[in-house]
Parts: sequence; structure tokens; C-alpha cells
Amino acid sequence: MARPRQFDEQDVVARATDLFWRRGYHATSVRDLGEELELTPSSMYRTFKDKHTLFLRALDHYRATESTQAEERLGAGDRPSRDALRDWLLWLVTCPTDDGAARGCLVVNTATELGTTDPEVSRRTEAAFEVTRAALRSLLHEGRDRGELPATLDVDAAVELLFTTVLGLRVRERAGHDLDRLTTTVDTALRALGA
Amino acid sequence: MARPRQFDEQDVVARATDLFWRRGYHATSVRDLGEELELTPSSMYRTFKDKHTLFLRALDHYRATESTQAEERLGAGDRPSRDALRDWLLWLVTCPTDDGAARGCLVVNTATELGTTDPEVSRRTEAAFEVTRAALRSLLHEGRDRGELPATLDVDAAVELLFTTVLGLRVRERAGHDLDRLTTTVDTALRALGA
DNA sequence: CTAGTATGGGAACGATCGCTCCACAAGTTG
DNA sequence: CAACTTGTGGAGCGATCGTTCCCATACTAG
Repeated sequence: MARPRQFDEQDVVARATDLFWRRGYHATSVRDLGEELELTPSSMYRTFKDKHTLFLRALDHYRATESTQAEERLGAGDRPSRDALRDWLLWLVTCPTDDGAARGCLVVNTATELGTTDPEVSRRTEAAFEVTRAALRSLLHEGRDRGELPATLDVDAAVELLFTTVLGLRVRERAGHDLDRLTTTVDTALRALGA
Repeated sequence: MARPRQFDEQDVVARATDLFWRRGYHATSVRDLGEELELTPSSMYRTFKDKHTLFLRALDHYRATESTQAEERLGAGDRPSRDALRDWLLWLVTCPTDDGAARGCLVVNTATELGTTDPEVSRRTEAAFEVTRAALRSLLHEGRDRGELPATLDVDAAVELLFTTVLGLRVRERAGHDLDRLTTTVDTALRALGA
């Protein structure tokens, strides 16, 4: 209808996500965002309303990319479920360190930074958490049904422990803990699953 | 030598700790601190140099009180080590919710908010983490030596898993997850310890 | 009581915060 | 081409940021 945009909205959201991921919500200013996204304030505010809304978009983008990718990696497989789980856990702890900076998981960082103070944020972090748990649950069920995991395994309980371990791993990765110890943790968690 | 202070430094640090704990570093302004601590800027800056240094004091205070209390609770006991561990884990997840607000653990919140960007902060969070691990390690050794835990238990590996689980529990508590599920997690973690 | 010294109160500094506004640019529509 | 619509650039809004400075205050030492 009129003048076309000079930027790709998805790309801009992706870069905003990256910045929020590395620095957190409060430590990221709109000017930082403007520079990183090569966007003037007017374009940014016209497109995204305000910083808070852009942050929600970033959370949604993260869920749609990183989280979804994680779920796919976990689900994909005719491999033994234990191997799939191990690869997935190690990937969680290894992958995000592509630029050398330890940034953990945006959802975990956000949940701890903002706590329960922001309902719109909380809804999104909880939704992301629930997706992870569901993926773990289905993998464990599958593994148990295929006889790769003990028939006596209490899946729901195991999911809680695994999920909690994942959060802990994310924190440790953000804190820069070395990979060897995180790998030990992963293997110990897996051993705890089997009899 | 001169005019005496109208405030107790320890008390002020304690209240600053509380505020940083609830809101995080970046979201807590000097003016917020001034109100909460009933301290004018001049007194605050004269006493603590600047916001960052006050925050380091808060971290140290947290380690000297909350963390130390936690370590004592874990160590204290002629009770079976498994019971001691269970009580401790549940206390970690229950206690901090005294004013209704879920605030998690200051060390975990700080580690995820600031990552590895601030060396002075990182040193303190890592030290706090290491104290927790050491306490867990000695408890597990004791339990194994007393025959309450399997003689085959790989203590170091178990410490990694338990420690990671603790971090995950702290995140979940901050995120407002309900106590029942956290309790399930604790019990599952303990079951994973024994054979 | 006087001199000396550290503190408390609070105005205000420059910088930055999130955000708005408006003139101009760049397209579409007739 | 003119009329219209939407996007861009950037100055700049009021508020707040972390911090400093000055002065009256309240204490100790002699």
C-alpha cells in the first residue's frame, strides 16, 4: 500500500532475541537494541510497540526456534531412547556456546531475572517449561514401552528429576562451568534412570 | 573520633541483600536502596563506595548467612544421611518463601543475570557453589562410610548430579512452581542415590 | 567551650533511560 | 503526473539513572 520496510521483521526479532539472551531484560537498553538491529527508534516503536512487547516477541521467537529445535532433537529417533536423551542433554550444554559467551537458556535466565512479577512473561516461560517436560515424558514412555528403560520406571517422577536437572545444567552453563563436569552430571543422571 | 553513624552497617547490608535478592541487580536502583535502607545517597556512597561494591557486600552477606545456614543444616546430624539430605533439600525449596514472594537463591539469580561478565561477582558465586558441593560431598562420604548409602556409590558423580538438581530446584522455586512437584523431584533424586 | 572530624540531608550533576514527534523519503494507487 | 499511505531518520521529551558536592549537624578530643 505504501513505502516498504527496509528490514525483515523476523530477522530483527532474531537479533533482538540474541541480545536479550546474552544480557538479560533490564540490562538491554532500547539504544543497544537499536544499534544491534540497525533500527531507528521510530521504526522499532512503530513495529513492536515498546521494549516489553519486543521482549515478549523475543521469548516467542526463542520458543519457536531454539526450544522447538531442542524438542525435535529429543523426539527424533529410532535410536535407543537413552542415547537420544544423552545426545540431547549434551547438546543442550554444548551448543549455545557458539560465540564463546556462555549465555545459558533465555527462558531460564528470564525466569530467574523476572521471577513471577510479570504475568505475560511467566505464561511464556511456563509454557516453554511444559513443552520440555512433555517431550521428556513421551521419550521416557517410549523408552519404557520398548524395554530400553526399566518397566518399573516411574515416568512422571523421572520427568521431574530430569527436567530439574536440565534447568540446573542451564544455570551451570551460563555460569561457565566446564564441560567435563556437566558431562559427568549428564551421565550420572542417565545412570539414575536405569536400574 | 567524630559524629557516630545513625545506622547499623550490618543491618543495612542485610536489607540491601533482601532487595537485590527479590529484584536482581539491574532492576534495583540506588534510590530504591536508599528508601529501603533509610539511607541518603551521601551516607550510602560514603559507606559502600558505589552500587556495585554494595552488591558485592550483599553477596558476601548472603554467603555468610543464608549459605552458611544451609551448610549447617546439611552438616548437622547424627540422623541418617538420607534423612538429613531430604530435610535439607526440602528446606531449600520451602524456607525462602516467607513473605509469599518467590525469590529463589540470590547466588543462582545473580549467576544467571550476570553470567560470566563480572569477574568479582563470578568469583563469589563460584565460591558459594563450591561450598555447597563440598558440603554435599562430605555428607555423601559420611553416609557411604556409615553404610547408609551403597558402598558402590560414586560420590563425586553423585555430588555433581545433586548439586545440579539443587540449582534446578532453586530456579523452579523462583519460577513459582508448586511445592508438590518439587517434593517429588527431591524424593526422586534421593531414590536415585540409593540402589 | 573550642577546635576538629566524620555524618546526614538533599540539591543537583551529566548521562542515559524508555519513548514521542515530525519533517522527509519511498513506495502504491488513480 | 498528483494524491495518498506507510516507513525512516533523528532531534529531543520528561524521567530516572548512578554519582558528587556542599553544608548543617553531632559527636570527640583537648
